[in-house]
Amino acid sequence: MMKHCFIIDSVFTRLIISTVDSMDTIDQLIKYIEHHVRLTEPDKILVAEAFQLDFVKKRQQIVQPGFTPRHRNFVIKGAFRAYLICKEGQDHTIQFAIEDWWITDYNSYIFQEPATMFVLALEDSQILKITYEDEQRLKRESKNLETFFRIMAENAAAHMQKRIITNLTQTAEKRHQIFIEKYGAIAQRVPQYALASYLGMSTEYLSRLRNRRRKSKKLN
Amino acid sequence: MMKHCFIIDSVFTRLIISTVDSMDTIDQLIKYIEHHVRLTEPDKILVAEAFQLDFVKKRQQIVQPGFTPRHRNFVIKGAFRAYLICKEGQDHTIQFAIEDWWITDYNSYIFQEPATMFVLALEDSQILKITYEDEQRLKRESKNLETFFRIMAENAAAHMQKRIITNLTQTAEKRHQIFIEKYGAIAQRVPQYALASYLGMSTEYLSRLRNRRRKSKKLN
DNA sequence: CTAATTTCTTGAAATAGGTCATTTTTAGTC
DNA sequence: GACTAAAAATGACCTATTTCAAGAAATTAG
Repeated sequence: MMKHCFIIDSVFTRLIISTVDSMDTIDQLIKYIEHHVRLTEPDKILVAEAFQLDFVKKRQQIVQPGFTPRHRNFVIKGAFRAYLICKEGQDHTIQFAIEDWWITDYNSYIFQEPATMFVLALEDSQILKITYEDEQRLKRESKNLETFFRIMAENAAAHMQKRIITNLTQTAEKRHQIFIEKYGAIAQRVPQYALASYLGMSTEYLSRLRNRRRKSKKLN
Repeated sequence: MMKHCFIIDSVFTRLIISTVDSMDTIDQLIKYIEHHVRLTEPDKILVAEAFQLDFVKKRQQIVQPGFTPRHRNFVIKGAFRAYLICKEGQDHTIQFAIEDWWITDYNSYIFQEPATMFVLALEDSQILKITYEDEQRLKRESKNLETFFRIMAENAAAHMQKRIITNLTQTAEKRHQIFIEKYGAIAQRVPQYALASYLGMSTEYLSRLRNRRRKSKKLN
């Protein structure tokens, strides 16, 4: 049922998207920015000129360990996953991003250092990307945009703090439940092993949790 | 050896601090800000007028659950701990702050909502505090200060992301080791149960880890 | 449409780390 | 400096979650 609705919605979105051009995607971004700060006409021109539309095929990487991430990316359409692979070979998901979210290797981008993560498209996607230098210029030339990026950073920090608290205070089962409640739409779209590693548990254990859930739901 | 150096340093700092007045503490803050952005004379006046010096006795709380945190606090001298107590009664440390760090209940302050955490002085301390409204005014009236707070938020986000990664990828023992290496000075100053809860482990387990360490060091 | 690869599930055995109860140590306080 | 309260250490037992192994299901590629 849920799944069905999702598919319809997804196809619908795709139909809309396929008819738009680069200008409309900028409108999507500007609308997003204006949700947070007021923009003057010159501000909007700055934005329109600095961001570039890019099409990313499923499985394509836009950030790789060792290379300094040159862009901050705004997802117009599609889904991404930022993850790292630790010495022991395990894969840890640091962030997901779908429509209207930003993604990159945050630390490496901010400090312009070589990335430690991969950022990978989980679906055929479209992003609006801005280079580090252009972002600096935007902030320099527009107070409103400086404010906008301040708010983005605050939101990111707030979000991560919540995640730290959840990880610190909740059991694996509760963490999963909370994620589903808050980001059900994302849970539907990403592979389960990626979700497990985001939530800090093994794939097998998440599988078991889902099963338990299914069974207890059937009983009700 | 390390410990000895630390004590000397601490006494030294205390001697300096005890002779300073409110103006000098503002200088400490301005010096800190100028480490990140350039300030004009009017900027400095804005800062000097917006921040207020406050003395906080050990064990005194500056943020309590249920009350919206009115201030962002810069630690001039002393140490603080932000923590929350979950339903099951366990206490979880979210953040420590010593000299030249900021502390408050971040999420609640940013969104001006009732706090969920306590912020408690671990030592007799001095802070420079600014109200939410004054902070907004500073950012409105000075581009440099808007930039400064953007950088603070970025740093906070970067720091928390690193913590998420460590929690996700490392064992309890490794997390402890990494903390000691990076924040040895803090580890010396805070109670062990607070450190354990910051690192996401039980007091007893941290105690065992420290013992294991001590023993393996003796052998070398 | 089929083969190949990837993802997901399930079971059994192992373990990192937690809990509870008690003792020892440390730090405040009169 | 003795008295009290808080923090840290220690031992015994326990459990949430991991790991390993192997099969089933689902995607992807040809």
